[in-house]
Order: sequence, then structure tokens, then C-alpha cells
Amino acid sequence: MPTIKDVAARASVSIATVSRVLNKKGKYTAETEDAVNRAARELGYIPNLTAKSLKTGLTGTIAMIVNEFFLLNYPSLINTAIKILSRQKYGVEVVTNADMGDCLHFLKEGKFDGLLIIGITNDDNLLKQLIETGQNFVFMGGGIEREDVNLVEIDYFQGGYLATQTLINHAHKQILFIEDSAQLYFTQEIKRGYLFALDENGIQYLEDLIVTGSVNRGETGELLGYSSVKNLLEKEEFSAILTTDDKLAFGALRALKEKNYRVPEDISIIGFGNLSMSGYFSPPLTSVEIPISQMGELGAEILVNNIKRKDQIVKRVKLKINFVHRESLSKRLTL
Amino acid sequence: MPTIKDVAARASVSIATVSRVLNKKGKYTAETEDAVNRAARELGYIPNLTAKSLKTGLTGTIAMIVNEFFLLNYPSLINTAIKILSRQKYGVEVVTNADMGDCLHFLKEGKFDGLLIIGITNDDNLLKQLIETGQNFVFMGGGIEREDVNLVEIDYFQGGYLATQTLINHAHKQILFIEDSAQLYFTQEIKRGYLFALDENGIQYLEDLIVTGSVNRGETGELLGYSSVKNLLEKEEFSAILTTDDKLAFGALRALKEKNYRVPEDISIIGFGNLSMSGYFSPPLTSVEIPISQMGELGAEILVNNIKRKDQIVKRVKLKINFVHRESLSKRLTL
DNA sequence: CTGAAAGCGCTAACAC
DNA sequence: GTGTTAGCGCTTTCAG
Repeated sequence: MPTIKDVAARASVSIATVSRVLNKKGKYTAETEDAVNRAARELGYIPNLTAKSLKTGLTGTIAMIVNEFFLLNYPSLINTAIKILSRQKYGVEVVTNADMGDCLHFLKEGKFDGLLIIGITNDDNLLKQLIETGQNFVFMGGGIEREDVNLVEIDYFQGGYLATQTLINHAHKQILFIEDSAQLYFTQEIKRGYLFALDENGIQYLEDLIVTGSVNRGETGELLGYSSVKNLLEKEEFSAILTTDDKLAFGALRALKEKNYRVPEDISIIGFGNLSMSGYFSPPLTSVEIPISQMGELGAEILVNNIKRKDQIVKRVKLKINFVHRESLSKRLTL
Repeated sequence: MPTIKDVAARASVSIATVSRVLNKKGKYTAETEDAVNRAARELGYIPNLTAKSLKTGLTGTIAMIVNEFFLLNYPSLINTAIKILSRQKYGVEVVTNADMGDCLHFLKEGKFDGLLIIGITNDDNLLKQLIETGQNFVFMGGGIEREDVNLVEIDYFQGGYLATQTLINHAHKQILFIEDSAQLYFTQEIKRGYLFALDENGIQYLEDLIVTGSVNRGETGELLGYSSVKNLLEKEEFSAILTTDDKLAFGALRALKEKNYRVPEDISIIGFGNLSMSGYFSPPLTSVEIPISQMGELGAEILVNNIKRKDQIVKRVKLKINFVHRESLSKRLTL
């Protein structure tokens, strides 16, 4: 691999001059510019990024800390973030299964110019240390109490509340709630919305109508939805189902079909996430759409602004959900 | 941020000694070991990765070059690769929309220890240059003719052939073929299999029964499947559908339902990819499963072995597909 | 067993 | 306008 020295030698100038013209900084004549560019081209010279980083303290790469659930279920989040970031000449390293301690480590290693963190469990002590590094990072998804960190969150609570309220408005009282996992923040928030709506309408929630899976540990959402509904259909009475993600709903739909229940005539169902295929199921699934791409976009933009402009203005954004009415929901007729 | 100098000063040793004990290389007494470790701990010292890289020439990060289609539709590929690679202490930078020229650039920049390349269009000249760098990389998905590069491919051709043959065995002759895009390699291969099977059975293929979308440019697969079938149902005669990915099939399924066609009684349909929800549609979708996780796993392992053991043994693997029989397929009854 | 010193490839004062 | 030089923080000979 040729280095800046080789280029300098070939162009008969000093390495400083090479650096100047290649980075278009400082002054030089048109002739030296030509000579340097030609030498560089002829040698196939590509500047070594590591050396540059060591000198500048900037690596041009962002770490995206994301849990497996989001990576597998909402790849558009990552895709969008990468798009925005690469447009600004940043590379994106995707890290899964990291905790806040790892984040701190990453920042201290100097490998990244910033962190985009999604769906991590908070730890106030570590968060404090993160802030103290003075480095740039933004959290996504929510679950961070402190007001002095960048946060782009989605109003999952509102989603859970709205979905439940809609069901109640359609005369449903016994609503089966299926969640991917009790560990995931968004799941907790949706449940909080569900319970809140129930409570507000004077409906006592039933322990038996809340099913908790462990989808973040390999189990597929479809299977969880399928088997819970298949089991509970015989044991419990309910006229509607709310799930924390559409895949759970897909499974539920199938269980219902196999047991000869009609949707929505016998049982109504609302999913979460509005996946691309949700409108193509039969019946098309009513779902709470979450602005996942927008979250990635905003998060990336805030991070870049923080890094580039050094504006240490903390941004906190709460994104609204969008209720997508389709055909899996109707007024309660049975029970 | 404390540097190795600070640790050395605090432990009253030289920086060379600090480096030795922190990397457990060379010799040192138990006392110096303790002193250094204590100093490092007390200062919260984390070695600077950039400096280390500049010295060693190794960055500990792999670039995963992946097109948007794979990122969005098969996130498990990325997830698996990250898992394997991070277990070996490698970070993974995910790059989308890169071509082979970019790959070459990446290698020369020295930012990566290796490349994992998925679904990129080949360019023999650039490939040659890639090889000449002497760096490590492995291709995934196929489309590389040269025998002297690592390649983990999936036998898409066989998948397309088998699916079509199965349809023909079920007395289907007019088979609608819907592909995401003519640009994508796997799509071309599936089509090749489709045409081959047709030809082998003496069935003339019909231009009008081949629909080509541009899913890699933002269009959703479901919509493409839906609208093509909805249109063609009135114009063309066919008793079966084969799609290059399950999302297309989901759309097709919906169009058929809306037009009151029964699946599989009136029309049979086979998808590709066997997504997690494919078995939960109604009817459950017959699909050609592709070993996408396994591809990521193998690719990552081959790459790591190449880097670590410096075994320049070129590995070429062709992974088999797995036909998943479900209920969207039956013997032709109509037409 | 430990320290001094060279140097990875580059950028940015600073002199000329 | 251009060259010299001092590092960025680390690893690794090479002496001792």
C-alpha cells in the first residue's frame, strides 16, 4: 500500500503539500496540485483512515447499538439510519446485545464519533458516566428519564391506550393482551396504555388475559401468538385481542381460523407495528403504526448535528403513533 | 481520557511495561502487574483503539456490504453474521448501496480487516484488483465466476427449478412468474430455474406470464404481488403462481381472495424465502426456504479463519434450499 | 524483567 | 506557497 510519503516522493514535494492538496486545505499552485494528484492517481493512493483518525481524533464512524428484537423485526430503522449517516460520510457499526456499560466502553475506546442507542435498559450510574465523557449519543425508543440527554421516543403508551380504548368503544370488555416479552421497554409501555384504558373505563384487568412471551430470546412471535390463542380459546372468555406486535397477531389470526372463529365477527384483533404484509392478511389486520423509520432518521440527524455543529443543545422528541384501521376490528357481537 | 502515559506515570513504570501487562505479552513480575492493573483501574483507562490499529495494522472490524433488499428482507443474515463475528471480537460495519469499487476502496483505506459481501454486481476488473490487495473477503449469494475467491452461495436455481417442477407435476402448465427485480442476482437465478423446468417439460414460456418489479427501489413486494395478480387475472390464463419472495406471494394471495379465487383449488402459489409468517397466512404458504442464516454464519466463519489462521485456502460452498410444503399448492383442477 | 526509542501514516503549526 | 517537524497513542525491537 502506498503512503503519503510515496506520493510526495513521486510528485517531488513534501508530505505536507500532499496532505494539503488532497484535503484541499491551505494554499498551493495549480502545478503542484496537478503533480500531486497525478502521483496519487498513478500510485493508486488511498489515505489511511486509521492514521488520519489518530491525528484528528475523529473516526467517521457511528456505533448503532440495537437489540436483536429491533434488528430482526424493524430492519428499516437500521436502514434509514445508515442512509442518513452515510450521506454525511459516516460509517455505521451495528452492535447487538450490548448494555450501557459497553456503550461507555465504546466511547472511551475512541473508535466512534457517536452512539445511536436503541432499546437498551437504562442504568442511571452508567448514564451519568456516559454524559461525563462529553461525547455524542442519542437514545431511541424511550425509557430514559434524565432530561439532559438526546432522546427520540415513540409514544407507545398512547398506542396501547388508543388501541384499547378503540376496542372498548366497540363494546369489547374482555381483551386478551399478548406481549413479546416483559423485558422490552416498548412492550411495557403498550401494556401500561392497555391497563390505563381498562382502568379508565372501570374494567378490572384480568391476570389470565395477559400473556407474556420471550420473543427476544429466539421464540418466533407468530408461534407465541398462535399457541397462546389456541390454548386460551378454551379456557378464557374474550372478544378481542391486542398484541404488542403484528407477528403475534398473525399467529393469533391463524389459531382463530383453525378453531373456526371469524375475525372480526367473533373476535376482534389489533396488532402493533403495521408490518408491510399486515394489510394483506385475511382479514387485513388493524394495527398501530409506529414511526420507526422516522425515529431512525431523526436520531441520526440529531446525532450528526451534535457532532458537526457541536451544538450541545439537547433534543427530546416524542413521535406519535398512527392508528391504521382495517378489517380485523368490529363491534362486539358475540359473548 | 487517560493514555498509556498516565497509567505508566501512576504505576511508576514505563509505557512499554504497561503495554506488556495490559496485553499479557512478554515478562513482568507479579508486583508490576498489580501496580499497572491498579493504576489502570483507578484511572479508568481504556486503550485507544485507533492508536493500536495504526501500530498493528489491524482494526478488529469487518465491513458487511449488503444491498438494501437483503437488509430489509433478511435481517437475520446480518444478525447471524454479527453474532459470529462479535464472538470473535470483531465489530461489524454495515454498508449499503456500495459497489465493487467501494469495496476496493474500503480495503485500501485500512479501516477493515475483511469484507463480507452480499448481493453485489460483479465486475471482473475490480474483482481482480480486490484479489490483488491480498486482503480477506468473502462473497455471499453467488454471481461470482472466478474460482479463486471465497464464496458462499445459495442454490437459487435449484429452488426455482424445483418449485416449477413441482407445479408441473401437479398438472400446472401456465405458471405466472413474479420477480422483485431483474437486477437482483437471486431473482435471475430463480427465473433461470423456472425457465429451465418449463423447457425440460416442453412448455413454451410466455412473456406475458413473467412480471418484473423494482422492489429494490422502494416499492413494497406485497403491492407488486397484489397489483400484478389483480391485473393479470383478467388478461391472462394461469393456474399457478411462483414468486421470487414471499411478500410478493402475500400480495398475490390477497388479490386472489378479493377476486374470489380459492387457493389452492383455483390457483396454486409458491413463494420464496419462507418468512416467519408465511405458515400463518390462509392458506399457509408453500415456500422455498433459503438457508439465509446459515449463509451468514458460514461466510463469517470463513472470513474469520482467513484472517486469523492466515489460511489462504479458498472455500466455495453451495447451500441447498429446502422446499416447505404447505397448503397453497394442489393439483390443477380448473382451466 | 524493564526502559528507551523508533515508528505506524497522517495533520497542522510554524518557519522560511 | 512549500518544507520541516512535532506529535496523535500505541506496540515492539533492542539494550541493559
